[in-house]
Amino acid sequence: MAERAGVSAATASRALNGRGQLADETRATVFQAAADLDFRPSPVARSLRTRHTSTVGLVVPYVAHSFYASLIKGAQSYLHEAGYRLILVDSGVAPESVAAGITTLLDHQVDGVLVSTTPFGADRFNRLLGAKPCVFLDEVVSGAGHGSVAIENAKGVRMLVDHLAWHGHRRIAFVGGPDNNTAGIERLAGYRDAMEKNGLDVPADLYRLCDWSIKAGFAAALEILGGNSSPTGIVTASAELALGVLAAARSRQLAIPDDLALASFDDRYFAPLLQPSLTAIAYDEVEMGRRGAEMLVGAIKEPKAEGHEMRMDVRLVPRRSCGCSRDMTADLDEVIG
Amino acid sequence: MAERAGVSAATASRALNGRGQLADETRATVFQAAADLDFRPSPVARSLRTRHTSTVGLVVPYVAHSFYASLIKGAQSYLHEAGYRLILVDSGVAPESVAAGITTLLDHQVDGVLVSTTPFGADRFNRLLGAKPCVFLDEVVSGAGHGSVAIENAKGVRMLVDHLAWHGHRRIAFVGGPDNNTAGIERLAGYRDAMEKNGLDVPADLYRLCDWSIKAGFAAALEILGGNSSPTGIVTASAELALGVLAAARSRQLAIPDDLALASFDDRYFAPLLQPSLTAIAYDEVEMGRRGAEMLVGAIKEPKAEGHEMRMDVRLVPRRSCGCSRDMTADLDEVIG
DNA sequence: TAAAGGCATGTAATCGTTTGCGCAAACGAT
DNA sequence: ATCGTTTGCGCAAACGATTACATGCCTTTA
Repeated sequence: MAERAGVSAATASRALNGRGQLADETRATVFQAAADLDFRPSPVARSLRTRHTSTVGLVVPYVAHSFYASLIKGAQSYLHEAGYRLILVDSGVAPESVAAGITTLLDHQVDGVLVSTTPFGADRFNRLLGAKPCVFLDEVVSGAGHGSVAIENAKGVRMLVDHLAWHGHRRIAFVGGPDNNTAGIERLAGYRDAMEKNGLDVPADLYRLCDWSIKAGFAAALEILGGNSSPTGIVTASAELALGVLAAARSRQLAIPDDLALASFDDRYFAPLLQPSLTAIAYDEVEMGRRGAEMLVGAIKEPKAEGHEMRMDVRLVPRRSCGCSRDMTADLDEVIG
Repeated sequence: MAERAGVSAATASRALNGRGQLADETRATVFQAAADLDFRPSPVARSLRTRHTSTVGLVVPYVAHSFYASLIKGAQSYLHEAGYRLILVDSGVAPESVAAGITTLLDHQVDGVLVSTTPFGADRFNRLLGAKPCVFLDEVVSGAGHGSVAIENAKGVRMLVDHLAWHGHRRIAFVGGPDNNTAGIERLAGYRDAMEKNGLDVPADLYRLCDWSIKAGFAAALEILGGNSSPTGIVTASAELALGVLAAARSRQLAIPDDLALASFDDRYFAPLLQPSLTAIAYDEVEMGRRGAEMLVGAIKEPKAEGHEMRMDVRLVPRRSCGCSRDMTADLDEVIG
């Protein structure tokens, strides 16, 4: 302890934390001594006493996926600035392992939790969390009283559909994600909504839902293309699904965009380099993680406030897969910025 | 506390931890009570007493990059199984922030540290770390006495060069990363080595080193292509650099592989879907993270042992950018597995 | 001058575990 | 019956901070 310095025990604590009233001189002495000894208070002792840890947990279903990686980056970045540490849990999507992950975090006395996969409902979350602050990322769980940061999912898909419709397409297919999560549900809803608003029919073989993988997107696209709805355009609910569609089009010798126009949610850095470059919905994943962390820290400091539901805006990046005529140098310029 | 149960104070501790000698009956009583009360020992109190936390820190320069994200996944996965928590620090590459990140982790009494960016040498690391176990990921720091898990960098580049040479190329260019890190240095060395073994000259305008971005790769490729070495093949030290080269080739209307063969380090999931599909060096990033974590936990449990330097093997995935003739369905099969 | 109040600091309890030490009972051997 | 030796468990001291309370000094005020 730094008490060899001036003379004190708990006074050091007051000085270092600026709590209570201290003589300026004493404070200075303590600071000096702390510096001399390179004294660093033990966070774990402090946590034991104060019952908070300046640590938050983040639960993601799959760390290595670029979307979650970006979320993590944003969250970590804000948390670092705000003086919090980030404990990461990679839980998969199984309810039990998500629950276990949250429990572990709670045991470790995190001050709050960021959750980006919700395999069960508000009631179980609340039972798990007790009064611990929580913010959902990319999910919204109604009735839980917690905040959330999600994407303008429906709007994004509407923009895609509208864009293809603007290009003159009337049979616009959709490959969506599973409907057991917010993004999947809302993106499908956006599709239905946009089709209706454009006065277009949605026969059953014009769309498919599948899991978020390239492979599943491929299979779904084959089914749609093999049906008798013969779409001229196709919208996908994620970049992976778009790659699956791309592969399917190639395997069936369909030229994009001439035989089939393609437009997709999620803008990845390689999108301008695909052939053709991929028209996509962009949004700021990193900022999204940051906002979530910000909201969580707010909830930690102001536990009473009801969390609110924030949405990240989306923007259409028209490239060539939708049929827009675009100079190749425009694609390249994006990449070499 | 669970002492309302049977009767005990510290006995509960012994029972729960299987330490000391306890009557079977007492042990059972304690377990029963613990279960009844859903008792969970406080990790922070435990840590305060035992001076270890079952927590390790991971320092990466850029969380959102797919490579580091995969490393994180692997590490987290092993650590979870082994009963450790992962605290993530996204430090960038600035020496001071890396040092600060490590210091924070140490303050938090992590039991060990995984470090994947090394902007300073062994001496400073050792000063920072004291006796704390540490394993380097994707870097090897000689003379630090710590273990490391890196990629067979030189071998990978040699395979790429050899492959292009096998295709008949003699003027094989190289776009490398910066030489202030292990991967950058070793990949360049691999290039020189392979060129020499193939009896090929390496004039100064046949290669460029630049940072790891697409943009830099683009610029470097333009310089090389604008020089008078007129390469017919080009090897890049990373996937991003390859994308830069791809963009450069397009902007100069060079057909790949006919005008310029391309082969690259790093195999990304979209590589088979590029046009042409990208010949690449693959290795298991996730496994790499896992091995690193494994090695670290070993070092935590056996602090005396000298860490050793492990290498992840690499494998060449020939596709079309190098000039291999390959059916398109082979590319698709990879993707839809 | 004495009472009162404010200021600066020290004392000690506390957070929830682990663990060295010691005591008591049970056991075994002579 | 006596004397070790186990065996089982409680006591209390840590671990390193924070903080309610007490204390003593100094100033102010009547």
